[in-house]
Amino acid sequence: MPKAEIPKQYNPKPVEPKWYDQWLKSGIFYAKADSPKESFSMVIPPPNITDVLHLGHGLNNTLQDILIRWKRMQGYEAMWLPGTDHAGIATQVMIEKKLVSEGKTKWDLGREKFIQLVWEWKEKNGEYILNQLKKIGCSCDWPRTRFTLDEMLTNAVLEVFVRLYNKGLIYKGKYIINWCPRCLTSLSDDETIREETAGNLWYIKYPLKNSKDFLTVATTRPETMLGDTALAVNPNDKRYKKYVGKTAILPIIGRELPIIEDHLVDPEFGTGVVKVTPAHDKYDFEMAKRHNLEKVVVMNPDASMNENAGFYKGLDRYECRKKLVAELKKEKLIEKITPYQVALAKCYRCDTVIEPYLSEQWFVKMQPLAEPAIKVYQEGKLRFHPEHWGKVYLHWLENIQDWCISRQLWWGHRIPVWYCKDCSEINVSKTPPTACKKCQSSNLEQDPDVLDTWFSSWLWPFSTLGWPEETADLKKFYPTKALFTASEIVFLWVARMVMAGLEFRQEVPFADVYIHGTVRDAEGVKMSKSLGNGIDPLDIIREYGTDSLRFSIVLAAPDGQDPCISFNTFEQGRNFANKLWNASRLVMLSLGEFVPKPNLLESLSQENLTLADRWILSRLNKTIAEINKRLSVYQFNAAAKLIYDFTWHDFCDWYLETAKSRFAPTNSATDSLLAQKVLVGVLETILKLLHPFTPFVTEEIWHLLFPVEESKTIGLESWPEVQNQFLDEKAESIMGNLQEIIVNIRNIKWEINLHPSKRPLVLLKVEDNGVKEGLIEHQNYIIELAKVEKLEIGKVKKPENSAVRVLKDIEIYVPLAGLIDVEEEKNRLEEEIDKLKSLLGKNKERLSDKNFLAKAPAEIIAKEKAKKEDWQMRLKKLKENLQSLTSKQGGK
RNA sequence: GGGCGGUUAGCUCAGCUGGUUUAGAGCGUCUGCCUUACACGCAGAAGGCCAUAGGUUCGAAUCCUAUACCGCCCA
Repeated sequence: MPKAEIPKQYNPKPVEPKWYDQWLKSGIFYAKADSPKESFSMVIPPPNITDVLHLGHGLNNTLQDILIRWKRMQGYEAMWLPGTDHAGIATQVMIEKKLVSEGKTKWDLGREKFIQLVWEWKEKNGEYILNQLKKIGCSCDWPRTRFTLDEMLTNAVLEVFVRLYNKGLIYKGKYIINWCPRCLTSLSDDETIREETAGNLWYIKYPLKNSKDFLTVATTRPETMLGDTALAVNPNDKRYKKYVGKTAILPIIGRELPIIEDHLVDPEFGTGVVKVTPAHDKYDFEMAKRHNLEKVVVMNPDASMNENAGFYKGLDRYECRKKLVAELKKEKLIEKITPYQVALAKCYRCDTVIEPYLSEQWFVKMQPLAEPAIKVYQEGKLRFHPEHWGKVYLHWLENIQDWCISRQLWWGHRIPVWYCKDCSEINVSKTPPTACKKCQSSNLEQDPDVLDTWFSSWLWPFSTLGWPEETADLKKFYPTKALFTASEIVFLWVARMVMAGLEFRQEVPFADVYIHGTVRDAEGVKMSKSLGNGIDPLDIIREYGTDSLRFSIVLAAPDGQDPCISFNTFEQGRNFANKLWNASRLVMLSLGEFVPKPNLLESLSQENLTLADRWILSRLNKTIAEINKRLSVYQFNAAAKLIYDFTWHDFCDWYLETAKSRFAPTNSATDSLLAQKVLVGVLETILKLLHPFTPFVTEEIWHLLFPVEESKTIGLESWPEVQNQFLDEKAESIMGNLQEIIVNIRNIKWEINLHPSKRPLVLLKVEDNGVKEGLIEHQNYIIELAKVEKLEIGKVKKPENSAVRVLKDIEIYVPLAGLIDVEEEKNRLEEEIDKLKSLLGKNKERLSDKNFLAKAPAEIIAKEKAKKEDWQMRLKKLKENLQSLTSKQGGK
């Protein structure tokens, strides 16, 4: 594009798809297992195949992409593996709902056909979210895309099951699990949602055996009393001490219930006596284990009452509750009913109230796996960012419970267990056995259940690389380096991956875990589909572009904290991209005949550099140092702010303004060329530093700036490192002083309502000869940037009716008879004097404090003394100026 | 009930191991500008007892303890 035609506003629409296609074409995201380069790998937290991109994904994947692009530029063989998980229950429920809408159920189809249907849906829609990730610019290694039900990953899952079983770490047992009576499956805790619901507390009288006495029990679920096998009180509860060891009679059923004591009973709850229903309550189950109680199941899997419910058999649980309570009332066994808030667990997919249910399930024994996972953390082999998440990780591992891994679903990895119908032997193997290992019978039946989806995702860092085969990928890319996720799944996923990595590869699966916050709306409410307060990342992309989405969200998301985001949060990123675009435009329009090549700064001679050149190069290198430091400790937000500030404020606000005049025809060709080189070099470095954050606009500008082929990419350019020769404290200090003078002059101009284009005469009163010469040398900066007609520098006399500013060793006068409001000027000076006086007061206090002088480091004391000198000098000058104003006025 | 965070300008947040801090930024607000890169912009300004109470220290937004409020996770 001819440079003059570069549009005034950056338009990401044509730019972004163009470059993404080009990157795919040139294969820069694809890593080679046989590369000589050191590897840097990550695996994506696999989204569900049913997922649709939301801002949480946007944040999560933008951060990963920043890291992987940074590492790629640093010269690593960077590999970011994408993929999805099969999301057992979510996917199955979705397809079931579809069937229902067609008037069918999964039972009509049968297992095989149903699964086939799910696969068909998956083939058609399952990569939807992965394609959305491409839209946000993710530089994933797409040919390595994996799915948890792929043959390779399934192989790993089965291998793991068999190994753990043989090691005695997988067992079958009866436990209380979360049961969804509609989905007819067990659910993990995270698949349930707790909801505060208005309920009742029913106070029910249990008569004592051979006595007219009774005990009153409070319950939120009266229908479960049919399965009671004991009553319990707290051992420290004096009220009931005398009843312990006696027997109560279960109303209606007539079962004898021992009265036991257990520390789990909360004496504050209800009456302090609780009914114990081991088959229908998690805590009661624990109690039953301790006290050897009978476990009576009173419900069928669909939550209708079973034969143990006697008269109520066949009724739905709530129907049973009604009838039962009515009966109890009739028998005068209800003492009272009070309203009560219950935290009801509901199925996260179908909203049915969960039934804690005693059932036979497969479990993983976690204790032996948790211990090594604790150890690696304590040894520092696993780091969390921000650090405090390590405590959460530890706390969970130290209180770990066995993991229920079976699900009563069809969609998933079917449990590799075959029961012998003849001798009941359990046969566990990766492939279907032909004969029972014990009795050789071929009458075998596979366990109908599938494994929890997490049972495949906990292997994700190595199952995706081909484990258990020793593949080239596995050798090159395992262990991975970093993992990015939201806080909700620190243990469900992260901790389990660590355990699996250690168990099966004897190595942590990743060294660094980055936990980012949850995206919230402007009111601080978590964005969610059900609330409808979410922002669609694709809407943002349409409106503002992908780079804006990425940069804005990183700027808005402080490390580890929840970002609050509204639609116009994204204006910041868009404005920044446009600023960069226009700065680049200015640079390119200033190039004339000069055709720049990449990596300009490396060979830039330091001869003849102007003050502004030395200043911007020093600032740039300091910024590089700081950005590298921040990125290496996963502080993306801070790194983004640094590059934002440098680009906008140092480069655009100051350096570009100083550079403009150097292209005037009156300037020497040598200096013009030098300015061009510095401009391009700094811009080029900015583009590189920004590329991981905003890949598209930086690629576009880089190509406009340099005559390079389309197939080349800034994404493989070398990452900027500090060049010490450019660090220049002196230049920064001189420039800092000039900036202060310029801002003060601008301030005066604004205050006296001088039109910005009007150029006043400005006098700078300087006593010190060195300072004076320095100012004279650099006076053009002041003239240009403050827009001044003429400067007089030296031991000038303050003209009458001047606006005044007093700096450390300089006084600024702008003479403008009639334009100054004397009263206002007096007030301003007085305010400044007051402020200085109070500062000096505090300073004096400190400097006369014997303790301070004795104990504070000499350096700090010297600083305080220097402040005193400075402030006293300024105070004196301010007073003189105020004096002259007052006396003049008095003379009027 | 247990654990983990947060509380700094109207809003969202910086402020690392106490002293270059006279507490910063972005958005918003106010004032003036279409100054030939950018009005998605430029220049300038206003705005804060750093939640509360103690403590440590020569010195605390920063460290410690308690309290209050908000949030998340686990039970």
